[in-house]
Amino acid sequence: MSSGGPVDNADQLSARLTAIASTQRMRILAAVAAEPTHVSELARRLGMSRALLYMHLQRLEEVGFLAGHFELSDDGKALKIFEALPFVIALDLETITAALAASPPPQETEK
Amino acid sequence: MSSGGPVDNADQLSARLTAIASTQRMRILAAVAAEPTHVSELARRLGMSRALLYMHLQRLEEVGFLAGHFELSDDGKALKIFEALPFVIALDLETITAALAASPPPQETEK
DNA sequence: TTCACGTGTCATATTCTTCTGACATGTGCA
DNA sequence: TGCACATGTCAGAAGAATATGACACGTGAA
Repeated sequence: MSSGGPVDNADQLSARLTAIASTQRMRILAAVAAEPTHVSELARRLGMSRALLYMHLQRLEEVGFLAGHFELSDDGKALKIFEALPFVIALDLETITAALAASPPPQETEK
Repeated sequence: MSSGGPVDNADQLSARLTAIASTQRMRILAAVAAEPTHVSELARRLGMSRALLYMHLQRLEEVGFLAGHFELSDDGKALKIFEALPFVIALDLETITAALAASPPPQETEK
């Protein structure tokens, strides 16, 4: 599960938030959540190049917001279909403090 | 209140998430949450230049994670003190879909 | 064989964020 | 007067994210 639990460290949390903090990627995620879609079709619907879409998809997949798998179309083409994974992230001061506490200290430049 | 309610549009949500998605800014926010601090002192504690810190503080203040005000120190210096504002952001597929729905459509290239 | 459609990747722009090192300004105190 | 410490801002370097267009490859159908 990708729930953003209390064990995330700051870097992980940051990675997930950065991934979701882009309207471009929000749109991708929403589109795929509404209906699992293969890459080329998705690129057409969202009006962006495949190369770019791949970058975004990878970013979203890396942090567990969506997952891709292969499927054969009716006419035998291998399609890479992405689908959204459910998640919940509760974000507040505590979460952030906890995430920092669970992180390798950012080198205390001990003079 | 800066609760990240259901009326946020995608750009606002994105702005808040981007602001909080930086470990650097997380650290600033956590430090200020632990204890309201003036800028120079904060820069010293976090080991970063004031110029840079200002940039981060501004970013955090813009989206309502913290607020600054002036205060006179014992020896009469004007200090700009920042303090953290409480917030809760609940992030899931619904939130994002709603945010996108509440947004000006990203130019539907109507051929 | 050629076309249409799919996958995946690369080198290259372009643009945005982050960061540094100055500078100008003001106040209290020795 | 000069030092220590504060605020605020700017130009420009350095680095990271975003975006494009072209390439290589594979498969089914006309």
